[in-house]
Amino acid sequence: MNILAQIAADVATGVQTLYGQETPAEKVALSPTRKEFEGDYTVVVFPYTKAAKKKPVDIGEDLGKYLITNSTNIVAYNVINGFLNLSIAPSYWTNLLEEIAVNENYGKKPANGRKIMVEYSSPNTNKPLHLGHIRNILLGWSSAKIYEAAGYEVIKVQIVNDRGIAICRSMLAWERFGNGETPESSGIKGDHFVGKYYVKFNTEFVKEYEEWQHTEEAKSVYAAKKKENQDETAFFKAYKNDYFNEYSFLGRDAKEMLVKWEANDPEVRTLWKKMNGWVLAGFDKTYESLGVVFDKLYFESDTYLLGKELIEKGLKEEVLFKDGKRVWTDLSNIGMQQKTILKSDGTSTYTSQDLGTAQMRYNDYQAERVIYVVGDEQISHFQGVFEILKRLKEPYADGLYHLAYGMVDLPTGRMKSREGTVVDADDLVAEVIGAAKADAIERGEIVDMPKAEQEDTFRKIGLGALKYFILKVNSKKRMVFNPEESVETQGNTGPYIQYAYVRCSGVARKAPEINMATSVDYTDLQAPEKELILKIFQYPAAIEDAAKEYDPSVLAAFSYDLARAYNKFYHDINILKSESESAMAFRLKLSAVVARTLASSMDLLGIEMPARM
RNA sequence: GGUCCCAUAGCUCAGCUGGAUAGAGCAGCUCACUUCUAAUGAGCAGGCCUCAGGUUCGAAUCCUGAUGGGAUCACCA
Repeated sequence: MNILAQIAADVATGVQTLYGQETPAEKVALSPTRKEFEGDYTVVVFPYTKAAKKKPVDIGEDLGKYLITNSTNIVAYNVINGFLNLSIAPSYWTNLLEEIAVNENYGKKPANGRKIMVEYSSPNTNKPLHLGHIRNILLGWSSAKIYEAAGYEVIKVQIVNDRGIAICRSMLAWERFGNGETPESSGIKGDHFVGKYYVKFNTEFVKEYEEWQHTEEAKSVYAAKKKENQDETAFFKAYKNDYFNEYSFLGRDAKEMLVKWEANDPEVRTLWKKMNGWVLAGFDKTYESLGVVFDKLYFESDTYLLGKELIEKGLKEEVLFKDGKRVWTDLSNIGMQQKTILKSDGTSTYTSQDLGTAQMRYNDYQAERVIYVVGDEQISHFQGVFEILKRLKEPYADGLYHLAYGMVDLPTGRMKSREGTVVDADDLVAEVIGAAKADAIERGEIVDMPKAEQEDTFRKIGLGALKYFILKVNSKKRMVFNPEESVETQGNTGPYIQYAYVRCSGVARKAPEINMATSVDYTDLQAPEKELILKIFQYPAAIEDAAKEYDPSVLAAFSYDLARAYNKFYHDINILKSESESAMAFRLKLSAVVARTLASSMDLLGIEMPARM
């Protein structure tokens, strides 16, 4: 039992013996004492006024006295209004540090034999990854790390959306305008290369559309279908999709290609494989630069027809209904309307795919929980899918969770591909590393390092800045990504935390070796030292919280607070000039534990620590 | 129209199951480097926690309603 649970339990029995009021220990209001008061933890005594029939101050006195004699580590108390401030024996904190020092896995839970699957990234194979994907990827990776730290076996998967009309557009454009160009021949990274043809298709399509607007056919369509008071420009702007489906030659050809793809046409399939191969190779490089990996890739081209069994079962159990070939269900109980699962031509939908994929993955891994890291614009979709699986009484249905994160906006507003404001993932990574490099060179602190090591340090700092900037924001909130602030290294930033770590390393380099297992006789605990131990003490709870809330930002905040406490300590107390040998040994040990804890908590965010910077 | 999310300092964000005078960072103004790396530390200034009710000894936090912003409710993925 840790000290907090101990105090809570003692307060509970104290209230029971003093006033005869039954109080569960979990209900005891216990919080860290505010800085301006004397003490470590504070008990709020207002809740006991009724049973005690006394003033809060008197209750505080009663309980304070009771705890001094009946609770092990409490050495002093004071009462202010309804607040009982308790001081814990310094030896408790120094002993705690000794314990933590010899625990390499401090904060992490032992393996519990349970399995969680995290699905993240899930890109389309028609264009490169962008800033939105980066938030997704960082959240997915961090969640996976957090669950591992919480004792779970985590399977990281990605579902690659590699089929459909979008990829056919790129294919068509490449076939028609590519002249056999390849990523190799052009020197363009595969995903960007294919993206280029996706854009090419679009510009050609727009050209075609504009020409068509001057034809007699277009005029008669406008006359027949325009809404009241709708001028030509507005009409044709709104009509674009219909044009693609009904009149466009390029649209017709792209759709034809999709039909051929579905019919397994060898030529189309070969081209498709070639271009997807280029894209996937490009994605791999991006993932590598971000330091993330996957255990298993699912491809939509393999899964899009799944779900038939579940649908059969649903029809039999009258969870799903049939109209001709169309299969649907009613979701009004969760605030939605009818959901189509198979279209009236009998073909699959996103919903049927997701039903089938859920089942397939359960068959593959039997994970008790699956976390889908997907943007919050798909909240309703997943509510629908999960609801249907619940109605089908699938054993895994209750373990499905949609980690819905908010959009990433720029200071100028939303990213819009049409306006070219989408921030490319590879560009961004290169930029943050470049900025870190410029900073570091100007500071000149690591110029003596071997070149390769320097580059590695720039990379760690740049990515540290970027990742922390994104992960420090609560995942479910929409966030503003300011490119200038994302490369900042001062204040509440990744590099600030890395710098605290670098200070720890610097001290360790210049000090005599210490043995973490040798206990130190030090009792004159200074305020900044106690502050640090208190902070370190909160690490396990931070991990638990982050796991429970599906929220890495908890660990970002923890890391920052710990770094801040260390910087304060470092500033106030010169470790290498300590007043005694034992004081120095204690501080070196404290410093080493801080370093380890910072590295550990940042690792859960996917951020690496440089040794120097 | 239905459902859901968000609203805290000029800006970007924290505020755990309700608890003391609402916190950080950035930007602004001061101060501290012959010191274990100043990518640091200390200070000043900056708030009707969107609004109105309610519950409570006590509300930024819980409930209801309003306002503003966003998402979604497809035989798209």
